[in-house]
Amino acid sequence: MSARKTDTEQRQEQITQAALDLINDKGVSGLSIAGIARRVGIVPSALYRHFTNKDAVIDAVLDLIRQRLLDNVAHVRQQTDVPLEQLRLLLIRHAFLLDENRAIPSVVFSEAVYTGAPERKARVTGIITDYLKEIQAIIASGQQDGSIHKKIEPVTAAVLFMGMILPAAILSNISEGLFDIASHVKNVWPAFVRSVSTRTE
Amino acid sequence: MSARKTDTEQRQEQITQAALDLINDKGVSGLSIAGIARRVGIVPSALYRHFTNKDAVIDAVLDLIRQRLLDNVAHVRQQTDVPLEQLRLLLIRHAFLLDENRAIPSVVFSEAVYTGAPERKARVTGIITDYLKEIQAIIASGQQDGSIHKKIEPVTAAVLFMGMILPAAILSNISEGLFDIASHVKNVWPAFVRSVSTRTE
DNA sequence: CAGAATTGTGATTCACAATTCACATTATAG
DNA sequence: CTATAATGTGAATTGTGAATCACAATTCTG
Repeated sequence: MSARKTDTEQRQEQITQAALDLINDKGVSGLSIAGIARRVGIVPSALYRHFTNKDAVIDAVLDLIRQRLLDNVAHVRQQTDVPLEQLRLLLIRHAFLLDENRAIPSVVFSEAVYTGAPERKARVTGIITDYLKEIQAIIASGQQDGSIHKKIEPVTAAVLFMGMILPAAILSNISEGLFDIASHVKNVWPAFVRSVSTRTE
Repeated sequence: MSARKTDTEQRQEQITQAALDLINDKGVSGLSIAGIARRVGIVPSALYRHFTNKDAVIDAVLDLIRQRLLDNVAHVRQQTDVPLEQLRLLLIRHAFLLDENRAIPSVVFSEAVYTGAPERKARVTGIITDYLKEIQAIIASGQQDGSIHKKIEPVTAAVLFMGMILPAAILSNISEGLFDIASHVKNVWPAFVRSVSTRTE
């Protein structure tokens, strides 16, 4: 009854992913070393071969989240050059990501952040602000090509952009899917366009 | 070294408020019976004279939150009859509330919800949907008097309304106030108006 | 004021989770 | 194939927090 040996790099990935999954299922407070180990198929103490402690695991999860968020941005940039279209695609992707991973709002929020060291808080802040910066950049480029009017500040628009999804993601998670994110996204997008676009239909 | 005796009703209020404060300071995971008791000035075991267990305390906190949210709605209704103005005032109040009480997003989010019984989740869902219903009602009345166009569904507009503040509140909390909620609210409100109002300036 | 009810206290139990450690097993270099 | 490093295991340690309980202090009632 011994797990197959696997080199640290792979195990670290498995552990990080398992931790994220576990948070999705049980929230941050349900994240235990034992729970992670069980999912990976090793014994709790074995986990310490690959991470120094629980905090290190959480840090890895944060890195994973940052990566997922920024990957979405990179992806939509590759799909089109039209800023408003980039935003629309990003909205869909972002909604999907939050819908699948309630861990993201959950982690980003509170517990893990304030329990751990103060650097933890800075780390989370960094993830969010970096992501926001990307969105701001898209908006700024829309303002340059004239498709987005300049009355609105990029920061404001970017935060509003997140606001289209965050509450929806919460509602969806909490209501056990009674609230449908996909249809909300479809409905809210035109409203967002009205509020930022120069195009008056 | 004994605390003055206080009747259960008052103690319950003190305890609930202390719990809310504690969550504001340390997040939901930092909420402990010992911590609450210390703030109230009694010994941990004494708390069980007034609440059957920790879950009951959390339920009381949830009730308090619901009350604060709905009070805001009642208040703005009293101030004006103009739907858009009601929304603007509510936005300001809501922003202030979330800014002061990071406990609200924190609690509403995850931990307490999923750790406890399944009814807990329903309770939180109830709070949010009740609050949303109030906002929807304001929006619907705006549609009736013609100030808000009917292209947008009340639910969508209501969720977007929350979206104006929620991410801002998070940013403010996380960034240690570097992100200023008040100015965000000022900037985002015109955008919201553009997206829902019939008035074309 | 006496006695009952209420509220407060400290010690204690219980469960649970993080971490460590000595030892076992497996992989891998030479 | 064997020595050595890397990985896995189970038991033990430690810490923490919720909850209980017998007893003490206090309020309140008549």
